[in-house]
Amino acid sequence: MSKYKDGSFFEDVWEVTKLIPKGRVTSYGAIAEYLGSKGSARMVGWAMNASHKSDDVPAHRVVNRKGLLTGKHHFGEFNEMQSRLEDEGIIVKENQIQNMKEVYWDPNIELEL
DNA sequence: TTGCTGACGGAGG
DNA sequence: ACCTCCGCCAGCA
Repeated sequence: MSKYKDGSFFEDVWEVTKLIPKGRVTSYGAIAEYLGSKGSARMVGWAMNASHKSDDVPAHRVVNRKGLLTGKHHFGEFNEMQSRLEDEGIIVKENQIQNMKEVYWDPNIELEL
C-alpha cells in the first residue's frame, strides 16, 4: 500500500480491504503483513471494528486464517456476514468457509507492490 | 501510568 | 488434528 496517510493505520487497512475482489476473502494476518506489521493481525481486526463508519469497507470479506467468520457478531444481524459471503458465491457452513483455498485472496501475492 | 482486552496467528506439546 | 501459550499494539477504565 502507499504510505501511512495522516498517521492512520486503519485507513490503510480499509484501503486494502476495499481492493478485495467480489467473491474472494483474505485474512487479518495477510493484511497486517502487507502493511508491514506482520504479527499485528489483531490491530487489523481492531481497524475493522472501527470501519463501521466507512460503509465502503467490505469487512465481511476478511476472516481469520482458518476461514472462520470470527467477526460475525460485529455485524448488526447475526448472520449478515454469512449471507453476504454466500451471496458472492462463497460456501459458508457453521461460520466457516468451506472452499477457503479457492476464494482466498492474498494481497501480498495478488496485489504485489 | 498500569493493566486488561481483543474481528489474530504461529509455535510447541 | 486439538489445545495452550505468547507476541502483537491501540483503546479504555
